[in-house]
Amino acid sequence: MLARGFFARPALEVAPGLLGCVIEHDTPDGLVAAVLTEVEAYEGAADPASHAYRGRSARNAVMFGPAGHAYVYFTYGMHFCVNLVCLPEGTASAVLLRAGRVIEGIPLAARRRSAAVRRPPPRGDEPGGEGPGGEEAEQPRVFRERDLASGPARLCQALGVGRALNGADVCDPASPLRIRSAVTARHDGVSTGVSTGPRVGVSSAARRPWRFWLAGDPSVSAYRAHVPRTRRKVNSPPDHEDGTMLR
DNA sequence: CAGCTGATTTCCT
DNA sequence: GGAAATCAGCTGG
Repeated sequence: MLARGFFARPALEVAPGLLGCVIEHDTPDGLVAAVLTEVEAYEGAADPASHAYRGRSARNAVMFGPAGHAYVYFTYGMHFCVNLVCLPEGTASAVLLRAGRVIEGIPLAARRRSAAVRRPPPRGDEPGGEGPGGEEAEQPRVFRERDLASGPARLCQALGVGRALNGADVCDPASPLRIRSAVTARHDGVSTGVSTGPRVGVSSAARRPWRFWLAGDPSVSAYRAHVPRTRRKVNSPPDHEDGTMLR
């Protein structure tokens, strides 16, 4: 386990130290564990790209709490992403977990990813939860191993992380969501070191090289510069009296 | 393979 | 009202 002191430091120091560590989520369905291969550091008031840049809100409150807790947020009306909070209580800072390599519970992770592809859960607290009762035995999609958790939302899907885990203490051995240190982690030795670069999908402060990944790991997502999209106009002029707009 | 698009909540201006 | 720490499906080269 990683101690709380590990997280009670600036995110820029914590982030590279998380690479190679193992995050695991234990549920009644089973355990899924993944080696972290890609992370990004976010500060607070000094970082325009941070959710905490403009102060506290209902969503980002956990970022202002004690270190070593999970900040789970919902984005694009679709996806969950998970951060680990850094610095002591009162200071907002966190590391976004962007990708991992699943090393335990691969079949369960694949089932969750398949279910998420077919039916995203906008309001569900636990995405892809295969609860008892009413579960159709569909053929799970086949994933390349490196695609199971290659992206912040995919990682959450594979681990079964949703809103319910917001605030979970990853330093508590009794927590369903916890993190093992790189020392005790089985490391398959794919990578040769740590690389850094700009954060993905970030428009402000885009030049800060606050993204860290294990060099050469296939689960690391390719860098994409942020491109703001102008929303397409939804309606077209009613060309007939019968305006059957479906929304 | 690059590029575009829909889905759709949360927060901010 | 618009953009966002995204992803998957589809199109065209």
